[in-house]
Amino acid sequence: MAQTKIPAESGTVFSTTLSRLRKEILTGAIGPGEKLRLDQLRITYDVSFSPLREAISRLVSEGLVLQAGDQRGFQVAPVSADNLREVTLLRKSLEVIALQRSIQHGDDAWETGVVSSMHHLSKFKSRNPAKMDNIDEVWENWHRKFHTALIGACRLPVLLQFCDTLYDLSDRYRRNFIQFRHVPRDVQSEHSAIAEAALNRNAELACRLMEEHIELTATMILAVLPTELR
Amino acid sequence: MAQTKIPAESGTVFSTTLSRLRKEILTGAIGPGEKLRLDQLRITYDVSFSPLREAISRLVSEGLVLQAGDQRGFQVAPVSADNLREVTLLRKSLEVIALQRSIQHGDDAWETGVVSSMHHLSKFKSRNPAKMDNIDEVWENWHRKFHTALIGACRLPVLLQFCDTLYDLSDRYRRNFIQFRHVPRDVQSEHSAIAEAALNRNAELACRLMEEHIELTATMILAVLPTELR
DNA sequence: TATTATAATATTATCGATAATAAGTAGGGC
DNA sequence: GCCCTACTTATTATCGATAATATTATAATA
Repeated sequence: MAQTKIPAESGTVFSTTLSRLRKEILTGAIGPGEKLRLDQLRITYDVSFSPLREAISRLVSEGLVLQAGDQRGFQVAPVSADNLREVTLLRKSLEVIALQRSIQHGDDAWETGVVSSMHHLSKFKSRNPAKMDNIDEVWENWHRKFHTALIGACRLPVLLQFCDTLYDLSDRYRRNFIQFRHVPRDVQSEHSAIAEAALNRNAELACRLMEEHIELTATMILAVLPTELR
Repeated sequence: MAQTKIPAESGTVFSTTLSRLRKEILTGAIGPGEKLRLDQLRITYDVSFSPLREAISRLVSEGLVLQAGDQRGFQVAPVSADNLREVTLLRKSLEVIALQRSIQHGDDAWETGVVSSMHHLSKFKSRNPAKMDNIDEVWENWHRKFHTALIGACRLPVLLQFCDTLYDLSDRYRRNFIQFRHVPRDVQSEHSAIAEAALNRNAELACRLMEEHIELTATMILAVLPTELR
């Protein structure tokens, strides 16, 4: 009884391949513009063409991969200042809509989610003061969870999908280029300020802070983007 | 032209299957909520699993198809008033951004595209006065081209992709439910008003008219949506 | 009859192989 | 030496078959 089928975290070959590919692209393990050699990927991932192509197909509609042309395979989307500016503009526009509605509709579960992810983010910081380099998978996970939690109560699933996609697109820039940053920054206080405003149901303030937060990250990345990409 | 989605209309089995499937879903030939039986589709389309699944996978990220769950196949996304309201909200928000920038950056080619598609739309009307039922593929094509042309000069390819997706999502409602409309409406003048404002570089007016245009369509559909979907 | 267990069927997800196409290379004419 | 063409290799797109899983039908038990 109650043999409640646990959705098997393993999942299908397709979904694990999708996650793996996405992660490798976001982290830069497969670099911008790089060609995706199907046969090689098929071997290294130990999967067959079908789920591999299906995964790539998803990444194409996410914008992380481009179709080079008929019969010409795929390549990781190149990076450029223009692209980063666009993604930033869209993230600001859309996350603000989502945040505003989320603050409006958020219930207890929403508050809990915000507080919880916020807590984990700060705990991580104090625990690993030396590792406050953003390049850290645990922090990355909580950072994403935090942003997701904030807008999660907006009741607009399509919008959430868009925000998720845009997060990925901008995340790649941060993960690949933030290591070269020179200006120090207290991301932690930015986050807690946003969370506080949201929990106080101060939509206007929360949205403004969120826009600034997104914009600031982009500005810092743009400042260190290799010149040939501008 | 901002040809964001279809790689090559002739091209691969995959792309033709994708177009075909999308069209059948948009027109309602495969109805909302309907299960996609892979084996049956494979036979009727005379293709094998690989390109079929790849096509379906794209439609999943577009939001027209849902993954029912691991090993449980796919189904056409159901329709609902909430979903239509969301899609409408997002279309208004995003197309306005795109239109504003398009008006700002539009060059000669852009003007030509707007005038041309506008012309085709009106020509169609006068040619087939009896057929001014929106359910007509030729008109549908020009209608889409018109909307695409208007925002095509915004220089924000990701945004254009989103708009394209949202157009599809709302298009399905129009194609499936507009036949039951009761209030007559002069869509033609709405279109020409938008085009005129855009070509006059009156961004504010054009955007306002565009919002009203999108909203009006949604309102009319909502008015005739079967009650069980509200 | 209702309920569970078991078998039969249907459907999906994945694989390995083949066909189609592009990219690369060497040879021949100018 | 350079360009064009035929040929070889590399890579992709597609297929048909198989394995994994879900769904339905049937039987057995209480």
